[in-house]
Amino acid sequence: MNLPPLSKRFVLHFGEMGSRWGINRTVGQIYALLYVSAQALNAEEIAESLSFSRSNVSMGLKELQSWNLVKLIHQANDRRDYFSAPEDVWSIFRTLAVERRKREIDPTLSMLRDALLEQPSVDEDIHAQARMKQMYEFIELITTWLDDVQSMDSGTLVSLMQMGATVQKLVAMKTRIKQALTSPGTRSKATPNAASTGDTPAKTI
Amino acid sequence: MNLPPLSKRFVLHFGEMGSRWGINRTVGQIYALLYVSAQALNAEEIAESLSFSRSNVSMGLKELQSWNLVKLIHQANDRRDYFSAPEDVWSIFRTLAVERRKREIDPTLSMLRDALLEQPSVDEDIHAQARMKQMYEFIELITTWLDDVQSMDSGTLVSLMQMGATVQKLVAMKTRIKQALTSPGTRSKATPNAASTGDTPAKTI
DNA sequence: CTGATGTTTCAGAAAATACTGAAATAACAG
DNA sequence: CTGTTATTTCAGTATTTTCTGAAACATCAG
Repeated sequence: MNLPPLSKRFVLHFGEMGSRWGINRTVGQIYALLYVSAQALNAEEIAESLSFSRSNVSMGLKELQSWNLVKLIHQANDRRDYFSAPEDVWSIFRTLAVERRKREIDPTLSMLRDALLEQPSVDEDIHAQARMKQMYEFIELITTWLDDVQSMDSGTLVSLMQMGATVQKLVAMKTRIKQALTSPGTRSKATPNAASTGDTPAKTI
Repeated sequence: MNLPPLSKRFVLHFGEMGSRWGINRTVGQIYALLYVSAQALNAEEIAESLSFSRSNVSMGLKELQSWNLVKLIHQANDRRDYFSAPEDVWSIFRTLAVERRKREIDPTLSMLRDALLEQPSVDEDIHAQARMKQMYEFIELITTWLDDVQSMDSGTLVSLMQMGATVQKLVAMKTRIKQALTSPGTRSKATPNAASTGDTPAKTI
């Protein structure tokens, strides 16, 4: 592996972490290399840089393509395939979110949906089904929210995240204003749930 | 595996999905079983229900304990260990978030931090370091936000999520109000970034 | 202490996954 | 069509991970 020190460290780390992230060493290293590279690379160059066999790189790239994590680029007067990772970390993150959801969440969601349509026969299954319902509703809430958030542009998202827990206060403020407007004469007393918006009652799951 | 149909389906699904989630079949099935069970179970019962060897169950439980995903319970007049999964899906999710972060994010963050302190020697590494900086700042933003959000109670979180993209409008509204208050005479014209809060300038990464 | 019961460790078998080199396939230039 | 270059597939090998049974360890009652 003939990479300069920083690049090398980065690439090796991604290879190591691969197992925790559910990808293999090859795929992790290839992606890391493409991520830090200034230019797009072809399979030969990748194999050379990482000391992997050409075929292993081919499979790794295929895997990355199936995740939509790399762009395939063609240079003029060169019929080799060149690959690169998107510049924008946000777009990488979005892709990752979409793909992971497709593979790791959706199958579970549909399994749960099916199970919830069944009529449980024994007591054990009655309880099990109730537990599945809790899980289903939770995942549904999260994914719906994710869909919502995915539709925002990165700048907006950054601002919202930087606000962090502060949004909460804002929501509470809106509630107070709304109350003040609907019942002008009365002073707002204790607010039971500060985050309740009024139009979307906080149904605690 | 002598489980009633629904429970069985759920348990088998978690076993299958295990590989995608980075856990093994045994651990997945054990957790699923504990999750749907009405009562806490001991290792013997788990091994029996899932047809795993007693030692395999022992290791699986140890793994789940290291993830803080199961509670260890002792019954009166019984010195066997009983295990159960927390009732509340939100608390499960929080635990999962904390633990995954510890294992999957923090090591990368610290590797990046180290790499950013180095002085790159070659051109390639200058570019690589710039890319690492982008990644570092992105991850830092996400994790800081996560910390913030983790501190809210579940009810608040549900409300916020149900609002979804609506929060955005609220933030925009706050901006307009603020502008109106600080410069009373002027009408607000085109707002470049609707989500900008004023007090936390939207620094697009 | 002794025996009964419960839990963990660990070496090796079994299974799954990753990786390679060789062969097949594809795409193109002349 | 033929030769050259790029890419993929695939069967077999190597490596890693999972899983088991046996043994070691722990805890407690009598």
